[in-house]
Amino acid sequence: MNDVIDDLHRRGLIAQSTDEAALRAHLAEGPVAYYAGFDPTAQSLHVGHLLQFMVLRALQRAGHQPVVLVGGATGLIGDPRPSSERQLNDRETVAGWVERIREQVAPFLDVPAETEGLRGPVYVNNLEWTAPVSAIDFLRDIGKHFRVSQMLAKEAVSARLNSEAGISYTEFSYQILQANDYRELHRRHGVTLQTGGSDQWGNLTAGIDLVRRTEGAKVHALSTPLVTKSDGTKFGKSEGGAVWLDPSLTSPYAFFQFWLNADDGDARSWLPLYSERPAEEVEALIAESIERPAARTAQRALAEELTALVHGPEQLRQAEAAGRALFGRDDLTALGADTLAAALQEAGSVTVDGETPSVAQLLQLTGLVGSLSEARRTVKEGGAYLNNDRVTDGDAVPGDDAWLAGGWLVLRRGKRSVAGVRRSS
RNA sequence: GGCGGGUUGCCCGAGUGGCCAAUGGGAGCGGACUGUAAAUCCGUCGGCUUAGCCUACGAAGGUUCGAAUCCUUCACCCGCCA
Repeated sequence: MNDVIDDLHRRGLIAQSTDEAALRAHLAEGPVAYYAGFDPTAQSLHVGHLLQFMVLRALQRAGHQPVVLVGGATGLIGDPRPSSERQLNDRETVAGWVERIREQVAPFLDVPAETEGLRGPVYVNNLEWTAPVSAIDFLRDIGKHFRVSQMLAKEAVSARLNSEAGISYTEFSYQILQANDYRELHRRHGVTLQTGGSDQWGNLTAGIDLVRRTEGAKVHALSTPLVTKSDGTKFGKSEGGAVWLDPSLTSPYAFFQFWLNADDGDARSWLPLYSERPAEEVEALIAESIERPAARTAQRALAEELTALVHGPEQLRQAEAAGRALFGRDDLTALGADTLAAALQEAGSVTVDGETPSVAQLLQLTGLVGSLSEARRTVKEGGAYLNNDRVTDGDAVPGDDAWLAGGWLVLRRGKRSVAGVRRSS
């Protein structure tokens, strides 16, 4: 049987690990309960979280027991970001996000009833055991086990202490909450492994220390590397900002395009991380990508595999078809109404009735630009296209002959932002 | 608690009474070149009913014909001292 740790290494999913030989032996002994936490700091998870699921899935496939924690409590505090203090979100908001994120996690780990040998996830919310703790209990029963010197030494804290932003006592305490989660899950579910991003290493080890000190048990942690881009910018952003997993925030089409547009080098380095194909296949795809970069096999493989994983095979099919239709740059009048409708609905569209707005207004309505000023600017820069023809006058109104099959206009900004306008009636 | 420094557009950072919607860099966006890459070059980069107007330089007041720039109070951050 293949060793999970070997596989994780091969894929480059391990940045840091506690005593690896011990962890390997532990995993070999039998099913291990392991967990990863997701804090509700937004209404949806985003592509940055995807890597955590790749690790959780790998361990699950090896027969271990996943425990997924949604941080209803820690989300109310916020872990220290390197740059600045977080704005606290109110309780109802966070509670709502907990629900949404909990649902979002399901497709990654839930196992169909007929699947043999795999364990479905246990879902927990740390608010359950954190909320009832009084300040006195917290300080006496939990706080006593933490040394301030060690807490200060954590990178997340020291970076902030040395920054202009400083750090509040609230965020300083975050590591204690997360450490306590590990202890609770160890007690409640026998969890002995926590996984997380490399930026969480300090929090992971805080938990290990607490469990050892109070439970006398040796537990483990694994961290994933930071996913980087060759141009040095942050991974996971696209034109519109973060790439969300929620289809109402980032359409499956946009999600697919995000991966398809990756830099060659990036796509090759990301493929092993995200692909669950056998090692040989991944290598073959990378070789192909080096040989014929224009074919973008690595980008395509990432886009296909991840869109299917996050949004399902049907959404993948539609996202692909939409891309083909819209980027064909062929005569759009040749497209049938069905193809056009499907493609534009994927890309995003608006419906207008009554008097047709000007091109500039349509650009704004579709969200292709943020304001009318920006629309005018875009036209001036030569970056606005109606049905693949460059627009020269933003105030012009599309004539009757502009409408394509099924009552559609295809609006494009720059090379790859496309949206549809549909005429009602 | 005392003293000093700071808070400028997405970010960094100039600007110390009118020439400031605010120098410069980065990010973003558009164009050219390509492969719906990268690099490079060029342009653009608050909003609007766009030769004009409105809103903006931590918040609120004030001085002035006129304030990002001066004064007062408040909030927050940083440093030194206690």
